[in-house]
Amino acid sequence: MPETPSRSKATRNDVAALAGVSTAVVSYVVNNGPKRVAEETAIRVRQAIEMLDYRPNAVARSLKTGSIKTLGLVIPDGKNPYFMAVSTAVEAAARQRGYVVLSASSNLDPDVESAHLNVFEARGVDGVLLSSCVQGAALTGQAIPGLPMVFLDRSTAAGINTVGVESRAGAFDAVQHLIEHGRQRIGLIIGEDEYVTGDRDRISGWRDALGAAGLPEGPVEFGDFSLSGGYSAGVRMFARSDRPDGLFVSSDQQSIGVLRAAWEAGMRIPADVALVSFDGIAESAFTCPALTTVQQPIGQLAEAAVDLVLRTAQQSSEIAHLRFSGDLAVRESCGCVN
Amino acid sequence: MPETPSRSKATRNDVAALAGVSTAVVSYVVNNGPKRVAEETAIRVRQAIEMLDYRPNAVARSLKTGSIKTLGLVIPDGKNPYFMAVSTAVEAAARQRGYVVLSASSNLDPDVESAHLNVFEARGVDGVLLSSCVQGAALTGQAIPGLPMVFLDRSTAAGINTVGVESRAGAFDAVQHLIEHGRQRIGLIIGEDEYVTGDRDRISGWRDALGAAGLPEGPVEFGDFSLSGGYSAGVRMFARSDRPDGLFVSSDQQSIGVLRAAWEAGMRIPADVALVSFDGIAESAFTCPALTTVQQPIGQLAEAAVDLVLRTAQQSSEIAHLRFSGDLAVRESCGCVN
DNA sequence: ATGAAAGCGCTAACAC
DNA sequence: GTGTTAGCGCTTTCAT
Repeated sequence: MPETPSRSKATRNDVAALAGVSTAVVSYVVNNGPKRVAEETAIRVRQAIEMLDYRPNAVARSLKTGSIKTLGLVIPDGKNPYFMAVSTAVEAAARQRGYVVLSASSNLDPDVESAHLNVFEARGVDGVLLSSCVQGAALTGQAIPGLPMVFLDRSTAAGINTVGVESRAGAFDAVQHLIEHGRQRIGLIIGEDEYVTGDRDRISGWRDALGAAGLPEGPVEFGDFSLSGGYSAGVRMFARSDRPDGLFVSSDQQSIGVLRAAWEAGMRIPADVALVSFDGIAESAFTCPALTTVQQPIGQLAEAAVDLVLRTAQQSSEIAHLRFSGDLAVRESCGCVN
Repeated sequence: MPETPSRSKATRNDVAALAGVSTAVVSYVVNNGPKRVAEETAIRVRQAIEMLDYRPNAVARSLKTGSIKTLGLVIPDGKNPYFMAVSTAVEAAARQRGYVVLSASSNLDPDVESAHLNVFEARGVDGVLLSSCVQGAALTGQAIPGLPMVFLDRSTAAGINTVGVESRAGAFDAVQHLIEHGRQRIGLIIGEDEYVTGDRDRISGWRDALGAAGLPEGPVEFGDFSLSGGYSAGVRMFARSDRPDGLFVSSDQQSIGVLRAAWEAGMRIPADVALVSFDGIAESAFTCPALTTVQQPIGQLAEAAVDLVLRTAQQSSEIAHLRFSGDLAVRESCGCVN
């Protein structure tokens, strides 16, 4: 009959004592090395571990080894399904490599973002994945010396690791698809900051596709990357006198809001205005109509990002800019299906 | 002109040396105690900290103090906006109290769930919040001796801390609202048993409201708590010969799928069938029609849960079962607005 | 094959 | 007011 496990946590000392060996030996069997242990002894140790319900303390271990097998992740908006998907994918990739992830949302506040980064650093994370809410020069300012870091979903920037999608190409394809449907006045709904600052790839894609087809630029409305941001931009867009017959929206989350705005305005999608968006979140397949959208390869992005931080953590020399391309998932909002 | 900060991380020893004081004093100024330090000395120390860009190592600290100011959270489905909202709220509540949260999704796999729990335990988290994917007796099995833990969104269970919503009351109100709209055949779309215990209560609420009004139980279809789960349940529901004229759906995420199924079936909501659901996720206000739903007080839940684990971590005696009530957010899917 | 012991970076008595 | 020092739980070199 097993003893009642002691109330307080057993330490490696207790195990050593019970098994009648030194603490070093316990270490060897727990870690399967670096020294070999006689099978007999190992068995005694394992029994002691079992009896005491001993669980190694990873924190203490990390103090010695320097790695706590933890990655930090900060996303700009914990309520956007796209970033949830990123989180999930990053967690999975990390888990597969024996890491766990500490994650946090900055809610679009740069100060919160850097506070998170500092907390992670203090916790001794092995590296950080950052989908920042700041841009351009400020971005580099978020870096913490000595902390391996990769930026998610940002344009190439000097001196820092980045992984992201080929936004320009994706946007180009999306708009081209609209053009193939014969749409002539193709508008744009996009995040304000994206327009104003750095990452203008989605805009270039839209503009270039139009240019390539000899079409003029349609109306543009801004709204943040949220349901309500898309909704209000949509309301404004559909109230315009130069209402478009095609629309490229910079994210699915916004598109859901746009769909709602269209519904309220009595605008039929895709009959009156065909719509294509970006991201490929799960909900894009369940809207009415379902969204034709540029599907981001989130799994690939996450794996690449995790591999990259981990590599950086080992030999911090390399700086990489990884880009993956998204495919257009053709559904109903573009007019392909009725 | 400031020195170039050293490449390798500065430790408390370096600071002490630079400031010409002992490590204890550095500790005192960093932690603002427990001893007082002469203002002059403190200034020297702070300058040294600044110069060396010294950042205290929270891990080493926790080895001494026993607390690493970290909470663990495991949710069953990282892709459900409801759980994302829970995550976000828990993070916020924890942050406010000086804690960060390590979070993970079990993706409905009990083994993954307990693996996460073990990893958290080994990381020395101060407590865990668990929205489990297992039920009943198995639930208690997930507990780790000595690890403060509170279950989220679970029915009262013996011996364990829980915080959740008044599901039965919420469901009752929802169904009653449908009845007030004159609906007579009120169906139910709900999760398969294994997912959420809240189910039981949601079912009772539906049944009781019907009973109270002297109405018979309408058709029931099962689907998991996802977009596609709701979608397929909806497809089946609308294909039935005893199609309902009112529908209570156990979560907003499912409702979005149901809306899609209705749309495909040419069923008008609320004209043909009025719908009320549960959760109050952000997207429920942007569907077409917008969802009338029982709004969960997620912020309250999160705060209560965090407070409860923290309290448990201090004196592990108390066992509490906290329940909060949700309010019906009346929108369009019930027929109140046209 | 095993053990002794020196820390990892930090805290907090306990001296002075 | 400040310094010394003994660990927290673990890993690992260097003996034996």
